[in-house]
Amino acid sequence: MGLDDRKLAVLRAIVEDYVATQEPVGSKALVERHQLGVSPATVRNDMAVLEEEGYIRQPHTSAGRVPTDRGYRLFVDRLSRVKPLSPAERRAIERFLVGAVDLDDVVHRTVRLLAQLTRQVAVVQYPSLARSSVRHLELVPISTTRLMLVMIADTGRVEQRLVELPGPIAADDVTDLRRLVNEKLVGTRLSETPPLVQALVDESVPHLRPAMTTLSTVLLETLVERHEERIALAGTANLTRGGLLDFQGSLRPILEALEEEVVLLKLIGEAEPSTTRVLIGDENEIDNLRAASVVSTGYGPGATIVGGLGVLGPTRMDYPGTIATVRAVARYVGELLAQN
Amino acid sequence: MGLDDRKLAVLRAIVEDYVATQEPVGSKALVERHQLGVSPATVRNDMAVLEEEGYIRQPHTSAGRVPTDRGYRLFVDRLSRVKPLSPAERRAIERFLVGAVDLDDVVHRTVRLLAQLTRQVAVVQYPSLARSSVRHLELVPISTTRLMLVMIADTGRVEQRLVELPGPIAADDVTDLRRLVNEKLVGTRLSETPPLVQALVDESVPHLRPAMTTLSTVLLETLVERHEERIALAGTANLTRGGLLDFQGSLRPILEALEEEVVLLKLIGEAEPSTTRVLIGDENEIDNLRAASVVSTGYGPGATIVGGLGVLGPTRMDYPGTIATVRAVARYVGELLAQN
DNA sequence: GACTGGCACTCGTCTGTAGCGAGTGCCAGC
DNA sequence: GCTGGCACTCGCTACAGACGAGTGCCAGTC
Repeated sequence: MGLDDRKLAVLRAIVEDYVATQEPVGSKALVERHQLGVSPATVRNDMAVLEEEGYIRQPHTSAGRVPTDRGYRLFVDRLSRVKPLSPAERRAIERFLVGAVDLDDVVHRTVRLLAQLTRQVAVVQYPSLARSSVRHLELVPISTTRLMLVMIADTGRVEQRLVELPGPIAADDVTDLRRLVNEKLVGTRLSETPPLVQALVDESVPHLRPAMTTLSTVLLETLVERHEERIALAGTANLTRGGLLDFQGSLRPILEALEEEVVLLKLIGEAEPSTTRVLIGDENEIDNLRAASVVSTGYGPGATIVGGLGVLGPTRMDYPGTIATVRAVARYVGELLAQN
Repeated sequence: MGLDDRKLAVLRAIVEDYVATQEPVGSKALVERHQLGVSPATVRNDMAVLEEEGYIRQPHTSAGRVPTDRGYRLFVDRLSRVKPLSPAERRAIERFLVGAVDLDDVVHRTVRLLAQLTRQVAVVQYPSLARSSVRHLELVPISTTRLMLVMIADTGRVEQRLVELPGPIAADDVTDLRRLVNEKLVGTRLSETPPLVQALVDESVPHLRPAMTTLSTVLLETLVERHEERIALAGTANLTRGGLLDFQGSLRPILEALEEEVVLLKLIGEAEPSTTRVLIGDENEIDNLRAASVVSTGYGPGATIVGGLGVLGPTRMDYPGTIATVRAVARYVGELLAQN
């Protein structure tokens, strides 16, 4: 593992040049474009060591070197500083996000902004219901046997479900139901609701019980358990940048993976507080994405995390720039949500 | 224009073979695979005429023939019968669509179903607000100066907006507001609301007027005028089928076009009642989609149309099959909405 | 008059060869 | 430990030739 400073500098230079030019980089070009202070031959020796250690490789014998996933990993961990954003980028972010009228709008703008700034595929998870608290529950009568249940979360998310009641219900009873569920559930986290919902059913007066039972089923099944998560996606056209070299020639697996909500959630939904996660190529658990890298982070008002966002691109990506942008956007979105 | 029956049969055979094999089709192969009852030489003469008329062309001199956009157009208009769906397909549609819990779910399932059945990119427009009527308006107090406006349309669409009031409002006043807007607006088409909303403001009692004014602004601006339309998309991975031959080698323009909601709406949103629209290649107004074809139709409960849906694929597409599938799916979705 | 078999021709594709050049590994020398 | 030099590798490009699918045309047949 004896990588001295110069070898690390060589690796850094290789990564930077390859990301910039998309072409395998040779020893001669390296010394010309970077002040390494040594000759190509010396660099070649260093390269041989780097290759032996698995940080770079040659696509073919007479070509220059290309970083491996492991090489990018080392680069990200030890050789790069997060680039500060340019004032222009900061301004772009602010300009893009002010004027959002509701959560849908915020998420939409964010995902497009992120795709535009990083020139990659952007993914934004709506604030997770699991991490939201109930702000209000509304029951709107649609017909005598149908209610529209509208749940408003503190994160701004609004979900609605149709509730098909077992029998007709009087307007007063709807009012009672509304009062009861709000008294019991407002302010609680959705992940903590199941026992409370059960209690609501158990404690309800007999003539409300059938309606309450149905209501609780809908609440639990569709809001707490089932596809509670939503995802926004933008920038798929960016996959076609860099010709067909990235992603080893086929966008197929990538596009397929991006169609699966489950996959996307896995990518960006497991954010730990205030960390930016970088998954490079093979580190990715999803087979279809073994040729791609993902940079993701959590966001939320203040220090709490309510959802994740990130970008996906070729392993040959500008990590420092991307990481900076992802973080900055996440921070701005957090602030926006906090104002709410 | 003297295209006799045999020439038309030749054109049909060329289209069918080319769609199936994706390779230019020659005279010899044609007579082998279709019962034309004549020799290759005769077919060649017919082909020469068809080429002169602009229905087919040769990619290069020593290759077979390929249909032109004009050829596909003739094929669609006069040479093909809409294929009846297989029982398996019918079953797939039914199975896929039952069990949808709400509109979001219906649209989501529909778009995926359509992508899967046609093996192309599917687009489904949510029921247009412009063609919806107001079923109910709900005002939920979020804080003393904030209301959540929830609009439920008869098509099942639910939209919510945050209303930032000019000053604090009492609970009773919210109740009054709610009653007033519902009295006035329930049952009206959204496209007809502007004068009614104005009347609401004009007629409201003085102490409610500021709140009503703000409310009306939100109603008009965000629900009636601005991005009232929503779109769901699926199956982009299908663009990569057929290698890079379709779409003349680059998915870029297609993917870019698919990211623009406006473009998608234009594609499928202009449906006339009960017609299936087929746009082939160059007939497309959007430059980025000149290499693609679009099959779209309207859907809605009963005879009314509330939105559009369709698919996008290479000009080399199975038109009869695609048209049949698009129609069938639209019909099923309409029935589903009618039950609501 | 319409169809057919035959034939010469075109031209894209494939294969093989040769030259070029970028890049390397190694080695002797400083 | 670094450097300059040198032989070597090998992908890329260009070019030539063989091949073959497919065509257009024409003379002959029904």
